[in-house]
Amino acid sequence: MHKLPREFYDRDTIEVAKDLLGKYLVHVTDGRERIGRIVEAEAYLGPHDLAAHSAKGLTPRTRVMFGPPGHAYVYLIYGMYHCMNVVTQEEGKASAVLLRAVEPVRNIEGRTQGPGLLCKAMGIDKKLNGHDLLSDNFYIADAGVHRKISIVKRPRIGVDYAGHWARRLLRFYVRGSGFISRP
DNA sequence: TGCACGATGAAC
DNA sequence: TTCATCGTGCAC
Repeated sequence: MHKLPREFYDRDTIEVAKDLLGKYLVHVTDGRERIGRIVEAEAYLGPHDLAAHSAKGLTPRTRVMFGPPGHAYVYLIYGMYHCMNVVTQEEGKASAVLLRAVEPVRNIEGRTQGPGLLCKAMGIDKKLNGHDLLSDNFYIADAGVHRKISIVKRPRIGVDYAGHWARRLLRFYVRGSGFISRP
């Protein structure tokens, strides 16, 4: 497995979202390595994207999103679940990719379909907000072997308030995967 | 200082 | 369709 380099994240957000499918999210805690294969993700295109948190501007909460690429933006939603995002493009673009579902690969307990469950199963919480994904305990890696993946595009989930942005096809998932949050 | 509301998930 | 549950952003 090779850890993805900074340059992987410093690219167009839609490209990063699609390329993250099939990659491996790795989180090491207490010597235990949890691995999940990313099968579903959504792109959030910066302050002008009304569905993106960065549309609120630079606030304490969105600070990480406005920062450099390759860092984790983790936040609490509905007071009970965490959501894991990967910051993309250069500092200031405030763009990110939300990881919505992974396929269990190693040391994963419980379900992993849906952003909240994904974080729960992989032990991800607010303490990892701002964490560098080029670190040794929390990162995304490539298996080295590239199996061809067919990608399905859909509107993003739960962003109906975002006007025309809600209709854009910015949700991507691996066709045929049995670990998608919803069809 | 108060308050409305989620990039959700599970039950009913 | 409803509810659990709380940090964030913005109004006052």
